[in-house]
Amino acid sequence: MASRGRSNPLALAVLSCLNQRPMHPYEIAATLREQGKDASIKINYGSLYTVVESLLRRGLIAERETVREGRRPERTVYAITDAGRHEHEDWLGEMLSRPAMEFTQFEAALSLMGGLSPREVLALFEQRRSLLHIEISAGESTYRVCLEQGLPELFLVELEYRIAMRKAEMAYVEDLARRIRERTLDGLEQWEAYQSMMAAGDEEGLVGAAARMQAMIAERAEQGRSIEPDK
Amino acid sequence: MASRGRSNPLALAVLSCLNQRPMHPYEIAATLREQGKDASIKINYGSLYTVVESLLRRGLIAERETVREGRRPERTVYAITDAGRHEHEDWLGEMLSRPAMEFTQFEAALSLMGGLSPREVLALFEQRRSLLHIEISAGESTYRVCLEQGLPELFLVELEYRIAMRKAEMAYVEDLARRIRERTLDGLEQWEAYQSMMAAGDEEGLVGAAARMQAMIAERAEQGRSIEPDK
DNA sequence: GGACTGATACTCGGAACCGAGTAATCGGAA
DNA sequence: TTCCGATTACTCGGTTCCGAGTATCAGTCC
Repeated sequence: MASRGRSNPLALAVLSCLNQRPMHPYEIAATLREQGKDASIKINYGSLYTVVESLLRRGLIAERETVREGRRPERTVYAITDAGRHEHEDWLGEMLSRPAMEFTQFEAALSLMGGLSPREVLALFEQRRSLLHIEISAGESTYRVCLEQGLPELFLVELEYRIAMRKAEMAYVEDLARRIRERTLDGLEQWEAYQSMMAAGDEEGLVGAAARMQAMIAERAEQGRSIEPDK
Repeated sequence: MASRGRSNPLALAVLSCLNQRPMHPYEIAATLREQGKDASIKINYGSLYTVVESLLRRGLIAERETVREGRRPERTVYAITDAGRHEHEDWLGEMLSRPAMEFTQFEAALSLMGGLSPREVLALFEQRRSLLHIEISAGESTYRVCLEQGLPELFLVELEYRIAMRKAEMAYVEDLARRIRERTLDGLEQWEAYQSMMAAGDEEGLVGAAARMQAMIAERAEQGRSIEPDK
């Protein structure tokens, strides 16, 4: 079966490393960690070796040499091939230029939010707000310290981006919380009614309410479908 | 081995569905799609059945009945258990309140951006900007149409969130592109120097440059490590 | 009435993921 | 000297993911 190919960004990171010089897998991992890339790319030994295996099968890297020092496990050094260099450029280009369809935990949670009561949700948002604040502060402090130590901004773009996204998330959460608190969020009554039926164990009402909501949402889906971004 | 438990949000969506009424797997998938949840949660038949299997093993759902109509494949109807209701509430609460450590494609790409030349990157950002613009417009248009058709805002929060995040991403990309174009991004010279060595095939220079950069970044990693958010 | 289309309801096997486990070496302190 | 913990360098086997494939049935168009 056709391999999933460009699924795991760790494979791109491996290509990127080998584009600098030949290395053995463990060294790749160490280098990536050294450069702090592990904050942006999930590095896991299990995955690393499967990914290297897969790059090898696809002819994007090749075995350079296999060394054995003493009785330690042998290290296989890999080098990037021409095909690999091409794939690296092409894949990285795609990742930079095309917004990918990604499924974040929080978006999923928002879409299922109706399963809790507005009061609970409000409290949870308050927690999130505070945790986001901590993360943003920590990020900004790291950023400042790095600059002071003379690290060029260029090497901090991922961090800048992450901070920017967290700030945007925080702004959204604050706004949504405000709308719930001030009762200006349209649909809040239905939500509360549904929740109290839930609490009362009113099965009849529940099924009815669920059906009504579903009917409303179905129409939305209809609309959304046509405009959804490509795979 | 302990199962990964709360990894796949599809499992939460299944619990959420069964919290409304008992259903069989295919019906769950159909319901979720009907409600447009598939825009926020990856629904895949293969995964659906493994996820149901896993919920069953963990005692969060139970078989209600197994029906066979005619000679069609039999449908197993599942119902949520008390443990399942508890897990649903707890898990959803966690997802709403705690920002998860997520690895996005674009953040990974930014951290590897140095592998392409500034000029290329600028062109790629231009493409991204345009694609983001299209997505944002499409999203906003869906949003407006849904509201006009009387769908309460409440059911559109995931969409609002997604649009907000895309807008923030766009703002970041525009800013970064501007800094490269106006040559105010610190480190740009090093980047260009590295790229021209690359193009000239200057192995000596490359290794040296890579080593120097690595040394700089290593310090950053040191800083960052201590402040990184929890697992 | 038969052929086709689209929905229903899964099944299957291979790929990918994951992180604990292993086993050797090295540097330093007691 | 010897013991300890850290580092090096993977290996292993279970879990999860995935999407093409299969088989049935309900309409519907000619």
